Amino acid sequence: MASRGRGKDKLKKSEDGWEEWGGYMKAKQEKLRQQYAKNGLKSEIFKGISIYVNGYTKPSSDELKRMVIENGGMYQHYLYKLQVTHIIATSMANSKISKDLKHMKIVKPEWITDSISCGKLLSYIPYQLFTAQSRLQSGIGGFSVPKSSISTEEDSEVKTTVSKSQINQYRNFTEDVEVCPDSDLSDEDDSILGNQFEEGESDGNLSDNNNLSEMFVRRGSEENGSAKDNNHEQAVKRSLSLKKDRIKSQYSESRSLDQSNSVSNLESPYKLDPSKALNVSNTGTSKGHSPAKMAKAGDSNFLSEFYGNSRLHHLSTWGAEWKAYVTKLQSENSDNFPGRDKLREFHQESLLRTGESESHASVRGRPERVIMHIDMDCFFVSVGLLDRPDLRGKPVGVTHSKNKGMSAPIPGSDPHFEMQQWHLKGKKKLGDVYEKLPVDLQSFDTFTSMAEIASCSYEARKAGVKNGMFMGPAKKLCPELQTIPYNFEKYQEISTILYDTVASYTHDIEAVSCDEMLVDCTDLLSDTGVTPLDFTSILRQEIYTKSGCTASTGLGSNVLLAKLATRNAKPNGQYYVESYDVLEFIKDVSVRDLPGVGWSMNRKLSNMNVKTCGDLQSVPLSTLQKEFGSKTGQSLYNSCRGIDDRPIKMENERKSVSAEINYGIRFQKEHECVKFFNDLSEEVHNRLQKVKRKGKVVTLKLKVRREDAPKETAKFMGHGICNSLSRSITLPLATDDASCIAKESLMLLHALKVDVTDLRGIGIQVTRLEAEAGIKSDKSACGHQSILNFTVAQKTSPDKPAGKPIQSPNKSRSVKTLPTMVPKMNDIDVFLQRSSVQKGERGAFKGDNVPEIDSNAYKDFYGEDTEKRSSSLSQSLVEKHRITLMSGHTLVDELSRRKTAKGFLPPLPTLPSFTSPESTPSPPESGFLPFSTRSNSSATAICSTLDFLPSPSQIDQEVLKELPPDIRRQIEQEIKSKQPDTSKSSTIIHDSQEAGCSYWPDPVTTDMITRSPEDDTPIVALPSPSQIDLDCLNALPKELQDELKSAYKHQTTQADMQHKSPTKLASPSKSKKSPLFKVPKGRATKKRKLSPKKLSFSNKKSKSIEQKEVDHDTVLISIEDDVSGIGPRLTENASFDNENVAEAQPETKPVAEEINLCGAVHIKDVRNLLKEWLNSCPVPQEEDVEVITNYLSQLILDKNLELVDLVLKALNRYIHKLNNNVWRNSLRHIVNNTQCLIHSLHGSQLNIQYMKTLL
DNA sequence: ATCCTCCCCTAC
DNA sequence: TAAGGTAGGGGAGGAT
Ligand SMILES: Nc1ccn([C@H]2C[C@H](O)[C@@H](COP(=O)(O)OP(=O)(O)OP(=O)(O)O)O2)c(=O)n1
Ligand SMILES: [Mg+2]
Ligand SMILES: [Mg+2]
Repeated sequence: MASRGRGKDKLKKSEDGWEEWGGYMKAKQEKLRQQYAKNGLKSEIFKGISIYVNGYTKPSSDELKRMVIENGGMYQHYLYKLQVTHIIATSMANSKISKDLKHMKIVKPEWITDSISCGKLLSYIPYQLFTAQSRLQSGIGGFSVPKSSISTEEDSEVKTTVSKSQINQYRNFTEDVEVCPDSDLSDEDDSILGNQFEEGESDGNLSDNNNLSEMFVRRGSEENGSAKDNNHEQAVKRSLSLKKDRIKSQYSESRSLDQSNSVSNLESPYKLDPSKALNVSNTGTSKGHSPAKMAKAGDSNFLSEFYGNSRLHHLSTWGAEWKAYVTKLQSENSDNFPGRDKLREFHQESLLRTGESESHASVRGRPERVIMHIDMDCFFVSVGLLDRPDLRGKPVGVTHSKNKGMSAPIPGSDPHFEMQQWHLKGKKKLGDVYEKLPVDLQSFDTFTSMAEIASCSYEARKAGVKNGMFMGPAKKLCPELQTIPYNFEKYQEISTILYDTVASYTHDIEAVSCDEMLVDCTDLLSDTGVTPLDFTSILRQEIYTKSGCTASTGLGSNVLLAKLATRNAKPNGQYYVESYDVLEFIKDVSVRDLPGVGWSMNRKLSNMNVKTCGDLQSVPLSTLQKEFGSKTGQSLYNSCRGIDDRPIKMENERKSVSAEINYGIRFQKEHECVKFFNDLSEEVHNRLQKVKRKGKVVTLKLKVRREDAPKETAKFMGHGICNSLSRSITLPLATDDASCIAKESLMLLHALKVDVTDLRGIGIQVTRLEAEAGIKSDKSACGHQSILNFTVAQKTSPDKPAGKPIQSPNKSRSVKTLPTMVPKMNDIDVFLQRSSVQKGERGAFKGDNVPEIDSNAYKDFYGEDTEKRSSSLSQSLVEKHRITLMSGHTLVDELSRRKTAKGFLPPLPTLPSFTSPESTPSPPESGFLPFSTRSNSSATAICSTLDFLPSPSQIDQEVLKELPPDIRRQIEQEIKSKQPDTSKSSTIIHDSQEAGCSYWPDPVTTDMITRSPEDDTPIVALPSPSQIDLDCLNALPKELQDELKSAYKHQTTQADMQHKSPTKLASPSKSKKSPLFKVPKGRATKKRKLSPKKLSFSNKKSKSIEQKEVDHDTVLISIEDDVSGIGPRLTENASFDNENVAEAQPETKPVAEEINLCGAVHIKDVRNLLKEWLNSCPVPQEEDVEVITNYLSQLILDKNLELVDLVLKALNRYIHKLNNNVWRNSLRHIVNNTQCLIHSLHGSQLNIQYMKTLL
């Protein structure tokens, strides 16, 4: 407000003469006059263009005037900044330029002549007398080139030159050969909005048609009901003229400072790669090598090579940088916003024009926030087209693909297979074709390129092409699609312009990405008095003027509305969703457009028959929460009503730092893998240092080729169809040390037991970040602390029972980790082995053992013997621990899979520095003890131990003595709750959730409807079971046919049974809780693991899982028993349990028995049983499978579908972990049987989308 | 109840 | 050929 007065003054002052109202009117009249001449127009190439000719030009000014007017443009005799869109000049004194005109479009006359000869309006950018780049250079240079890129400035200049020459060539070429498509950026605007413009203009003031005003005005007027169109135009123009000077100055100033600091340093080192700078194709390095070359295995340059070419890496890096930049702006708390002066001036003008007084609405009442979302239009394409005006108006995509979407299929790959898998997951990479057709193999026949299109022009979008789509399918959708290469440096430059421009108005920004941000305009608007749409018009114009790229903006009272508005505004437009109009506006918005609703959720909603926000509004909150979870449900509920409380996040604190690569991973040898881990760890280390953080938790994320996926992927060097796994470990102290991270990561890799040749993706993430502060503490995590712990452990252990001392302090994590002090791996191993062998219990070792094993593995990696090892880490591990294995490889598995190695082992020094073999353990810090550190310390300890502490024999003995008790405890605990992980758990169905979904009929009970919205194929309830069954069978794969048949039989039987004797079991729906069976439960959980054999549920031996027919007998019997309530449960129980079940069984029988699995009734117990079973049996026993199947069948008959769902989920989760095909097949078998039965009985199936990939 | 791990999902 | 990264929200299941 205060500034308003000032604005007036300025108006008067302005030199262009534009300031006078009279001048404005005059210009307007002139414009109209010229328009009359339209009748004789040769074309409308220059529609919206208004030129001013400065000085001597090659085609004379008169000539230019004629050319422009004849082709729909305007000519200004005076330099009315607000009116003139382009200044035509052949040369211009620097002095002149520097001041007022820097931000004007100063263009060479060739722009006019070329455009005419081309028949289209070409982008003025290549014809600029002074390129935007050169003007901005100082600022940008500081920013982008921070470090490694040595030559930023130099390069940029060079680059500019190069690009120009290229452009020229191109231009010429196009002229000769093709007709230029349409327009440059400004033209685009016109073309896109042109019609609308007309309307807007009708208002009256619009007389000025410069493209600028057009762009902004029309949009504003159309879309926004509130703002005044007139204001927009003028605002825009004025802002332009006024701003330029100031903007510039401040630009350079603030830029260098702010950016250099915050942004620049964050930059990704890989940008520099010369190759990428000019995409043209320096790729020499990357290219031309054998496929193996790319493999990261050996390449020392792999990381930089990959990251330098990864658009997503750049995107992420930039996003983080801008967030940090904004955080910094906020912290500076500056109130210097040079851009606002322009707004104030504009506002003053508008007041003058309208005759309104200040007290205007803008001032008083803006009770609610005004949030703006701004996003560059097809960003990469827009930037890329600056150098390729000839492609404007054409469908264009940015991609690495150099051919036209064709590529030689990769020999061992199976594109069809992958396509099917994608279909299951529903990705859009293949385009609509993919989504619509079950499998469209044909699309691959002609266009096979799997290069992704980062961004495509709106022309391409009309044909169905989307960002992220593969080139092949895109070509199929749009054969004329043109491609342009990446130009990462340029994206950075334009991005900088965007951020700097916005930051000149306000720092209330939330960086979303390099081409997008959220801005809280509330303060800015009240301060300057401009209306939201005026501001936006001015801003967009300014950005366009500076960058040559268009942006679209959305305005609303919250983030959600602002984003939706932007979507509505694109391309090159703006839109304000006024509060009173929210419901009307949002009613028809597709739910898919809601932020947070992606492919998956959209499908779930779609299955619920919810397509639009209006549809969604009719779904009760409770249903949404049941279906999607508490928060997600609430969020959906609010979003579809236009409600969004999310604040703009201007300060950003990093919560994690990671580096991952899921491309080009093909290891042949372990040492390659180890090297990669070291390199990646180094990368993480560098990133941590950049943000000055250290972290306590290291997480390893892997993508592992799915067993049924071909070794060669359809996409060159892609990851193909994979399972994803992750494992984390908590360190005692935060670290950013590369070697520590590498060690821990390798340990985790070991724990995951993956064959390195099947690795397809690797990521290392560090979380629980802390400020870098403590200098010394850093390294410690691995080494120092470990040592401390170690020492303590030793001491303590002798004195105290192993684990207690440790336990006491914190319990932060797994208590289990006993403080045990096992110094060496060897010892531990021995110990473990002994115990295992002797006792025959594998369970006993689980928790603690893990570390040791890992450590061994670790040794292997680092040790010289590496070569010995088989490719698979797990194998090597196994080899070492044969003895252990004998007891059951379950043991190994369990150990390995234990969450991070929490082990009891005392933390040992990881760092080499500590290596002294004798290293006596330093006293552990009390803080560290097992608890808090447990996982870490243990892991670390292990590593260090192995490496550096060769032989503490003494320790070992002690350890052995002490460990047992602890181990036992741990084991017991662990047994109870092993953590299952499912790579794909889905969830959807959960128990009641589905039931909750009102959309589906619940055949059975209310609770468990099987289908969740997720299901792709909504299942229609089929009344007649028999028919259904048949269908099911038919539909199923041949493999399963047999099984299904048998299953079918069972079903029938069961059904019969059911009829005969309805289950009167306990609770109508779920029997789980009956007290009777508690016994079994307890047992199961508590007992440590059974020996593998014991675990097997049934005594039967031998049949391979697959085919054995289901024994009628067994099934029947079990069923009968259950039904009748008499029988002891499954046959297997008896066998099973020696330990567990046996006891329980007897009791069970009584009266209402509950359906159980070897005595386990509660889901918890069932899970534990399943875990043990899976862990103990490398290969599933057919009998066991049958037992499970029978159990599930009973549950189904009991209508306890909820439990069925839970059991299946648990199985899926555990088996996923195993990563074992045989088990997978068994699960498939079980699931098929179950689904068939359910279908026959209820007419629908469980929604098991979560295990779809498995099936 | 709350935290932790391991996932999935989403966004650019 | 192709460069399928990365941060954060959130949910399920488990431990406490
Ligand atoms: N799957 C994707 C999505 C985006 N991007 C990159 C290229 C885009 O140009 C940029 C910005 O993403 P936007 O979602 O803003 O998409 P565009 O700017 O391309 O188009 P528009 O914003 O006009 O819809 O991010 C990418 O590489 N891969
Ligand atoms: Mg964009
Ligand atoms: Mg964007």
